[in-house]
Amino acid sequence: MTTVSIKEVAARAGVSPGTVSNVLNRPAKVAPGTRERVRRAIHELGFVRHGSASTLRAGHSRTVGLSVIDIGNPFFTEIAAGVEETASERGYAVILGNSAGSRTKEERNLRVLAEQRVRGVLITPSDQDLARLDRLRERGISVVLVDHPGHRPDQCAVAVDDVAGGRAAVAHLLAGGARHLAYVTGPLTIRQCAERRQGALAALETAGLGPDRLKVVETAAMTARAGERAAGDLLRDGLPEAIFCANDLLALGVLRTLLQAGVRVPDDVALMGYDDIDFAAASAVSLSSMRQPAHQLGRTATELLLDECDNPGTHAHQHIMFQAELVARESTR
Amino acid sequence: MTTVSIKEVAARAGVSPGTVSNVLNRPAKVAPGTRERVRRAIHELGFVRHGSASTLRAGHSRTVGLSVIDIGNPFFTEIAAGVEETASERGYAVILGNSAGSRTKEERNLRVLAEQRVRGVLITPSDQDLARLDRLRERGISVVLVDHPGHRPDQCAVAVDDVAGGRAAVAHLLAGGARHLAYVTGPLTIRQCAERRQGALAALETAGLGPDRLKVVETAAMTARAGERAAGDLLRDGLPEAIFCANDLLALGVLRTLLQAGVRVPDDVALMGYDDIDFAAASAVSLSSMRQPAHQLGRTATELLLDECDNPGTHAHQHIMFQAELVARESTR
DNA sequence: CGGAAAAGGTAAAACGTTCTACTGGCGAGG
DNA sequence: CCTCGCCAGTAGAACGTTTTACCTTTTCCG
Repeated sequence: MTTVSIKEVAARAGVSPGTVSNVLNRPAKVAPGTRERVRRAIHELGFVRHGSASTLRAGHSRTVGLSVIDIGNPFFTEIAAGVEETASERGYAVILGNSAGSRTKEERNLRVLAEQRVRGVLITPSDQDLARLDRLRERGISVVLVDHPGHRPDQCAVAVDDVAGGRAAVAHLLAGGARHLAYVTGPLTIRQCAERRQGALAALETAGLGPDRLKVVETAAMTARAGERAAGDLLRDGLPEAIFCANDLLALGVLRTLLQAGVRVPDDVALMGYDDIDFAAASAVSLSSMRQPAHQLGRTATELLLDECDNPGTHAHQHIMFQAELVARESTR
Repeated sequence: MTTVSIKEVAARAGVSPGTVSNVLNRPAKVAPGTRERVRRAIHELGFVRHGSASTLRAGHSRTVGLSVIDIGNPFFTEIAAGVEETASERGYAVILGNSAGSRTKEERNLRVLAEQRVRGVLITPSDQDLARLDRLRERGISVVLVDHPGHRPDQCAVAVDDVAGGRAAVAHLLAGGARHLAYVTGPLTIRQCAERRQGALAALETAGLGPDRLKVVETAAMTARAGERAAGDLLRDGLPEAIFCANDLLALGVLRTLLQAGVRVPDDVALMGYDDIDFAAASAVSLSSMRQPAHQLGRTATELLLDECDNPGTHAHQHIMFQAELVARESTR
């Protein structure tokens, strides 16, 4: 329980605390002999730098915040893994916040992050109101939007083109011969859901078909359970020839319910998901999906954030847009 | 970028900084009128307490560390969700570390946690060498083991009975009529893998069968891909009547490979997984599994940790052991 | 009514770093 | 030989809180 401070290291090495600090932060500034002596003292005493003291004095920490909508969704988990990996390589710690789609939880998380004086925040915003992010930036906390297109030139953003993704998915279903489709989606207030729908409609239009060909089934959550309920509705009201789901969890729920009802996939109904989580390939009927580069999303976002923190002068804000990739499997064969 | 401190709040409310601190930390100690005045000043100025300064002076932070073996595995993700939820409710931040099974990464993570002076650490240890955890505890950082049985009376631990789980799983397969079994597992140096095997052997013995009835196939990782390879080996060397997998990811990989090879599950081979992740029920043939209370594991561990931190005097260390629950689905019907 | 204790508050010293300004010493250029 | 500038290192203030010791009123109670 005895905590050893920089002073004791200094005493042991026969130097001043300032020199120890220099060894820690700017080793080049101190003569090789002294440097080694200090390093040895650090090692012998088991000294570990007090991060809070450092943060307090230096004015910035070596932590970043990560706020995701749903840590239970493998898509976000993979983003988180990419973030953790990149941050860890650079000696940064990651503080995790799960907003669970709730605005109040997101606000509480951001507050905690502000208290911790994180260097920056990576956030997949739970809604379109980004004003409170400005409050963070006023405090000198950099913000990078993840899975959200940049809407302003003064901040970085990393996203995947959801309109193009939706278009590609529905074009694929149309190419399979379907003419009446359903779109099973989470709340259309969620940008991703709305834009994928927009892309879907665009694909219909390109094929000379009207928007009435796409029946939209909106669910409260983007989970397998919600997908099951949506499929129940479709079974009751009449099945389309193809179903496009806004993510794989919904699609897996839909698939399970259809199969239990004796519907054959893809013979009776073709089915597509979105995200291409690992489990899409392993499901009852392997699921066609739109692959998003989740890990790379997390990695790129973190690199942008740390670049912004480390080179505040030269950093150029960027909006990076990845493209989703169609992965055709049994469910649309 | 102007950061407002407790002093400015004090000036605005016409009190001393000490009183503001009291409002923040022991509101009962200050008269209602003053309290309200201070609260208003805090709100008007948008004051946010500087966590590092607080930590430095108070000697302890409001953060806990979480180190998991594989954040990509839904079992651990669900633990993490339970931890995050509980910590967040109590105003604690969670610093996430992913050891990815690598000892050096785990060590690096623990070092970062020590620097951050986290209040405590929740860890699913990546191996049996727990000595470095003692080094944390010497520094006054409480440690709670997650998914690991407590081996010492001076620390808390939360786990699920893996021997009993392995026994139940194999007993179920034996009840289905199988007499020659395989156990597809990750490295047997991993405690969970070894204990489930031990339970499996116990079930065989109870049934009057020898250990030669259980062919052990050891893989390098506990992923779906490793499961695919293991299934390939089994196909080459001759299939057993039932396969027990050390986790669901392995089982999903095995399942995919078997089905592709034209093997019928459960008719030709019965299959069981472990963990009962959400996707087990949605797979090609819905997967029988042993359900572990992952969310509750995370929640309970966090509660124990925070209790230990908040009541160092009265806290009694506990070893809590949950039981896994058999969930029978199509793959063992 | 006197004295003790409680209530409400303040001033100032920490906590462990980093950073700024400064000090010697030494080699090089004029 | 003097001075300039650099190198290696030092002393001490500062960062924003919490906490301790202390002070002044007010309240309580015999």
